Amino acid sequence: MQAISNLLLDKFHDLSDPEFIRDFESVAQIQKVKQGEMIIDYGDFISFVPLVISGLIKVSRTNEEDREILLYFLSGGDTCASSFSCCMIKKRSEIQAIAEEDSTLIAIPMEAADRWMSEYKVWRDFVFSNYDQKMYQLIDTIDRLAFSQLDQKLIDYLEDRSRFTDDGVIHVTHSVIAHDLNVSREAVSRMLKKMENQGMVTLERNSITLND
DNA sequence: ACATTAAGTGATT
DNA sequence: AATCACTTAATGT
Repeated sequence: MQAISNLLLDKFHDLSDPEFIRDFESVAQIQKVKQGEMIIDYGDFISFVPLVISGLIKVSRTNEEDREILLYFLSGGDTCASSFSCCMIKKRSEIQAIAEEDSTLIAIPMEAADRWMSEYKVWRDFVFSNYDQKMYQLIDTIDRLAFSQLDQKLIDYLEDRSRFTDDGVIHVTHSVIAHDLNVSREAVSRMLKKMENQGMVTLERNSITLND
Protein backbone atom coordinates (compact mmCIF):
# COMPACT_ATOMS: atom_id res chain seq x y z
CA MET A 1 0.00 0.00 0.00
CA GLN A 2 3.01 2.23 0.30
CA ALA A 3 3.66 2.07 -3.42
CA ILE A 4 0.34 3.47 -4.51
CA SER A 5 0.64 6.67 -2.52
CA ASN A 6 4.17 7.14 -3.85
CA LEU A 7 2.75 6.97 -7.36
CA LEU A 8 0.19 9.53 -6.35
CA LEU A 9 2.65 11.98 -4.82
CA ASP A 10 5.00 11.61 -7.74
CA LYS A 11 2.42 12.88 -10.24
CA PHE A 12 -0.06 14.77 -8.13
CA HIS A 13 1.97 16.97 -5.77
CA ASP A 14 -1.06 19.05 -4.93
CA LEU A 15 -2.63 16.16 -3.06
CA SER A 16 0.04 15.85 -0.37
CA ASP A 17 -2.11 16.00 2.73
CA PRO A 18 -1.26 13.19 5.23
CA GLU A 19 -4.86 12.60 6.24
CA PHE A 20 -6.00 12.52 2.68
CA ILE A 21 -3.22 10.08 1.72
CA ARG A 22 -4.30 7.66 4.44
CA ASP A 23 -7.89 7.70 3.21
CA PHE A 24 -6.71 7.48 -0.36
CA GLU A 25 -4.66 4.35 0.32
CA SER A 26 -7.65 2.51 1.68
CA VAL A 27 -9.72 2.82 -1.50
CA ALA A 28 -7.42 3.46 -4.48
CA GLN A 29 -6.83 0.70 -7.00
CA ILE A 30 -4.07 0.58 -9.58
CA GLN A 31 -5.29 -0.21 -13.06
CA LYS A 32 -3.04 -0.92 -16.02
CA VAL A 33 -4.40 -0.65 -19.53
CA LYS A 34 -2.82 -1.70 -22.79
CA GLN A 35 -2.54 0.40 -25.91
CA GLY A 36 -5.80 0.51 -27.82
CA GLU A 37 -7.85 -0.66 -24.87
CA MET A 38 -11.23 0.96 -24.36
CA ILE A 39 -11.35 2.37 -20.86
CA ILE A 40 -14.74 4.04 -21.00
CA ASP A 41 -17.34 3.62 -23.74
CA TYR A 42 -20.62 5.38 -24.44
CA GLY A 43 -23.32 4.49 -22.03
CA ASP A 44 -20.93 2.98 -19.53
CA PHE A 45 -21.88 3.57 -15.98
CA ILE A 46 -18.87 5.21 -14.43
CA SER A 47 -18.21 3.98 -10.93
CA PHE A 48 -14.72 5.34 -10.48
CA VAL A 49 -12.70 8.46 -11.13
CA PRO A 50 -9.44 7.81 -12.96
CA LEU A 51 -6.18 9.56 -12.09
CA VAL A 52 -3.64 9.09 -14.86
CA ILE A 53 -0.15 8.13 -13.68
CA SER A 54 1.57 7.42 -16.96
CA GLY A 55 0.78 6.84 -20.61
CA LEU A 56 -1.65 8.69 -22.83
CA ILE A 57 -5.44 8.52 -22.98
CA LYS A 58 -7.54 9.89 -25.80
CA VAL A 59 -10.93 11.23 -24.80
CA SER A 60 -13.35 11.60 -27.68
CA ARG A 61 -16.96 11.61 -28.69
CA THR A 62 -18.79 10.34 -31.76
CA ASN A 63 -21.86 12.11 -33.05
CA GLU A 64 -24.91 10.74 -34.86
CA GLU A 65 -23.20 10.80 -38.23
CA ASP A 66 -20.45 8.57 -36.88
CA ARG A 67 -17.92 11.39 -36.92
CA GLU A 68 -15.49 11.14 -34.07
CA ILE A 69 -14.23 14.32 -32.52
CA LEU A 70 -11.23 14.49 -30.30
CA LEU A 71 -11.95 16.25 -27.02
CA TYR A 72 -8.58 16.13 -25.28
CA PHE A 73 -5.69 13.96 -24.26
CA LEU A 74 -4.89 12.91 -20.71
CA SER A 75 -1.37 12.13 -19.55
CA GLY A 76 0.45 11.70 -16.25
CA GLY A 77 -0.93 14.05 -13.57
CA ASP A 78 -4.29 14.47 -15.29
CA THR A 79 -7.72 13.23 -14.43
CA CYS A 80 -10.87 12.92 -16.50
CA ALA A 81 -12.91 16.02 -15.84
CA SER A 82 -16.12 14.68 -17.26
CA SER A 83 -15.92 11.58 -15.11
CA PHE A 84 -16.55 13.77 -12.06
CA SER A 85 -19.75 15.22 -13.33
CA CYS A 86 -20.77 11.85 -14.64
CA CYS A 87 -20.22 10.30 -11.23
CA MET A 88 -21.90 12.99 -9.23
CA ILE A 89 -25.19 12.82 -11.04
CA LYS A 90 -24.96 9.09 -11.73
CA LYS A 91 -25.22 9.52 -15.47
CA ARG A 92 -24.01 7.22 -18.18
CA SER A 93 -20.93 8.23 -20.10
CA GLU A 94 -21.31 10.65 -23.00
CA ILE A 95 -17.73 10.17 -23.99
CA GLN A 96 -15.23 7.51 -24.87
CA ALA A 97 -11.74 7.02 -23.46
CA ILE A 98 -9.19 4.88 -25.25
CA ALA A 99 -5.60 4.17 -24.23
CA GLU A 100 -3.38 5.67 -26.88
CA GLU A 101 -0.38 4.04 -25.22
CA ASP A 102 0.06 1.48 -22.47
CA SER A 103 -1.05 3.46 -19.44
CA THR A 104 -1.31 3.25 -15.69
CA LEU A 105 -4.26 4.69 -13.81
CA ILE A 106 -5.37 4.91 -10.24
CA ALA A 107 -9.08 4.26 -9.87
CA ILE A 108 -10.95 6.05 -7.12
CA PRO A 109 -14.39 4.65 -6.34
CA MET A 110 -17.02 7.25 -7.03
CA GLU A 111 -18.35 7.04 -3.49
CA ALA A 112 -14.95 8.13 -2.11
CA ALA A 113 -14.39 10.83 -4.74
CA ASP A 114 -17.76 12.25 -3.80
CA ARG A 115 -17.22 12.15 -0.05
CA TRP A 116 -13.74 13.70 -0.38
CA MET A 117 -15.22 16.77 -2.02
CA SER A 118 -16.57 17.87 1.34
CA GLU A 119 -13.84 16.37 3.50
CA TYR A 120 -10.58 17.44 1.91
CA LYS A 121 -9.71 20.87 0.66
CA VAL A 122 -6.75 19.51 -1.33
CA TRP A 123 -9.06 17.18 -3.20
CA ARG A 124 -11.70 19.80 -3.87
CA ASP A 125 -9.10 22.26 -5.14
CA PHE A 126 -7.56 19.60 -7.27
CA VAL A 127 -10.88 18.65 -8.86
CA PHE A 128 -11.84 22.21 -9.65
CA SER A 129 -8.49 23.27 -11.03
CA ASN A 130 -8.43 20.19 -13.20
CA TYR A 131 -11.95 20.83 -14.42
CA ASP A 132 -11.00 24.38 -15.28
CA GLN A 133 -7.90 23.28 -17.13
CA LYS A 134 -9.77 20.72 -19.19
CA MET A 135 -12.44 23.27 -20.01
CA TYR A 136 -9.82 25.47 -21.62
CA GLN A 137 -8.53 22.58 -23.64
CA LEU A 138 -12.07 21.94 -24.79
CA ILE A 139 -12.47 25.54 -25.89
CA ASP A 140 -9.27 25.18 -27.89
CA THR A 141 -10.67 22.07 -29.48
CA ILE A 142 -13.86 23.86 -30.43
CA ASP A 143 -11.90 26.72 -31.98
CA ARG A 144 -9.86 24.27 -33.92
CA LEU A 145 -12.88 22.44 -35.26
CA ALA A 146 -14.89 25.51 -36.05
CA PHE A 147 -12.45 27.99 -37.50
CA SER A 148 -9.13 26.52 -38.50
CA GLN A 149 -7.95 25.50 -41.91
CA LEU A 150 -6.14 22.23 -42.29
CA ASP A 151 -2.61 23.62 -42.01
CA GLN A 152 -3.42 25.30 -38.71
CA LYS A 153 -5.32 22.31 -37.46
CA LEU A 154 -2.35 20.09 -38.18
CA ILE A 155 0.13 22.38 -36.46
CA ASP A 156 -2.08 22.64 -33.41
CA TYR A 157 -2.60 18.91 -33.35
CA LEU A 158 1.11 18.16 -33.59
CA GLU A 159 2.02 20.72 -30.97
CA ASP A 160 -0.65 19.33 -28.72
CA ARG A 161 0.68 15.83 -29.08
CA SER A 162 4.35 16.71 -28.86
CA ARG A 163 3.72 17.99 -25.35
CA PHE A 164 3.27 14.36 -24.35
CA THR A 165 6.62 13.16 -25.68
CA ASP A 166 10.01 14.04 -24.31
CA ASP A 167 12.02 13.57 -27.49
CA GLY A 168 9.61 15.41 -29.78
CA VAL A 169 8.89 12.28 -31.83
CA ILE A 170 5.20 11.66 -32.25
CA HIS A 171 4.29 8.07 -33.02
CA VAL A 172 1.24 8.27 -35.19
CA THR A 173 0.19 7.43 -38.74
CA HIS A 174 -1.28 9.88 -41.23
CA SER A 175 -4.56 8.02 -41.26
CA VAL A 176 -4.92 8.28 -37.49
CA ILE A 177 -4.38 12.03 -37.70
CA ALA A 178 -6.87 12.22 -40.54
CA HIS A 179 -9.38 10.39 -38.42
CA ASP A 180 -8.79 12.62 -35.38
CA LEU A 181 -9.19 15.78 -37.47
CA ASN A 182 -12.02 14.52 -39.66
CA VAL A 183 -10.16 15.05 -42.91
CA SER A 184 -8.97 12.68 -45.59
CA ARG A 185 -5.76 10.77 -45.20
CA GLU A 186 -4.45 12.14 -48.51
CA ALA A 187 -4.98 15.71 -47.37
CA VAL A 188 -2.94 15.02 -44.23
CA SER A 189 -0.14 13.39 -46.22
CA ARG A 190 0.01 16.28 -48.67
CA MET A 191 -0.02 18.92 -45.99
CA LEU A 192 2.64 17.15 -43.97
CA LYS A 193 4.79 16.90 -47.10
CA LYS A 194 4.56 20.66 -47.56
CA MET A 195 5.47 21.20 -43.93
CA GLU A 196 8.42 18.86 -44.33
CA ASN A 197 9.66 20.84 -47.33
CA GLN A 198 9.50 23.97 -45.22
CA GLY A 199 11.57 22.21 -42.59
CA MET A 200 8.85 22.31 -39.96
CA VAL A 201 8.66 18.56 -39.49
CA THR A 202 10.61 15.41 -40.24
CA LEU A 203 8.56 12.52 -41.56
CA GLU A 204 9.17 8.83 -41.11
CA ARG A 205 6.93 5.83 -41.32
CA ASN A 206 4.73 5.82 -38.23
CA SER A 207 6.31 8.90 -36.73
CA ILE A 208 6.57 12.64 -37.08
CA THR A 209 9.12 14.92 -35.49
CA LEU A 210 8.26 18.53 -34.88
CA ASN A 211 11.22 20.84 -35.55
CA ASP A 212 11.07 24.18 -33.85
C1' DA B 1 8.68 -14.83 -50.92
C1' DC B 2 4.28 -12.97 -50.06
C1' DA B 3 0.76 -10.17 -47.68
C1' DT B 4 -0.32 -6.20 -45.33
C1' DT B 5 -0.07 -1.54 -44.08
C1' DA B 6 1.67 3.26 -44.64
C1' DA B 7 2.48 6.88 -47.58
C1' DG B 8 2.83 9.43 -52.20
C1' DT B 9 0.55 10.99 -56.51
C1' DG B 10 -2.52 12.31 -60.31
C1' DA B 11 -7.10 12.77 -61.96
C1' DT B 12 -11.91 13.89 -61.17
C1' DT B 13 -15.60 16.32 -59.00
C1' DA C 1 -10.84 19.51 -50.00
C1' DA C 2 -12.92 14.63 -50.78
C1' DT C 3 -12.76 10.50 -53.25
C1' DC C 4 -10.81 7.15 -56.28
C1' DA C 5 -7.45 4.46 -58.32
C1' DC C 6 -3.05 3.32 -58.45
C1' DT C 7 2.08 3.16 -57.16
C1' DT C 8 5.90 2.74 -54.09
C1' DA C 9 8.05 1.69 -49.81
C1' DA C 10 8.38 -0.41 -45.34
C1' DT C 11 7.24 -4.08 -42.30
C1' DG C 12 5.40 -8.42 -40.69
C1' DT C 13 4.72 -13.68 -41.33
